Amino acid sequence: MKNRIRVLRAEKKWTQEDLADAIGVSRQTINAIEKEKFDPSLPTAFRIAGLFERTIEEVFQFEESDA
Amino acid sequence: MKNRIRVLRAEKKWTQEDLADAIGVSRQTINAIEKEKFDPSLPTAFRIAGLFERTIEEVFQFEESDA
DNA sequence: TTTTTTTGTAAAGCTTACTTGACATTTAAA
DNA sequence: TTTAAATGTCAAGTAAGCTTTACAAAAAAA
Repeated sequence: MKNRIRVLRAEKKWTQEDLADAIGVSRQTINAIEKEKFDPSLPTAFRIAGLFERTIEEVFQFEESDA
Repeated sequence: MKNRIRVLRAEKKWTQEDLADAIGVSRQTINAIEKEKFDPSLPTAFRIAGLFERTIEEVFQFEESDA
């Protein structure tokens, strides 16, 4: 699973912590998702997409090689 | 999190097991997701939506009351 | 109605999403 | 260049997604 969080976050000039606080997860979680260490849960994905006013598909790109 | 899996599955006349096999999860997992006992992971949500040729937003409806 | 298929559900176990806390490294600001 | 802010990462713990096995209940087919 790829994602465009880092780019979208930069556009808004938000820190990882800003984003984390806005959606109610830890800063480490945002860092891990951005660095693609693991995939977010579906609710977390919805919250991230919602905050950026994008669809999930615009933020996350599924690849068949995903777990 | 609400979802329209049961309806979409009925349209295709697939059993829970058909769907489970098609996306590579257990029948119990499909049953639990349909009955909203838990949310699917993001990869599982992508696979379900993809199989029905719908966006994630068309299949799953996020509600702020979600965990 | 009897049989078969489908769905519902539970327990125990494994994996992964996510947490807090801590500390090192990189980047930006003073 | 010194300081502060932002990012990267690790360890240990909790919670949730998902598995297999098993069996009961409901629905559909014979």
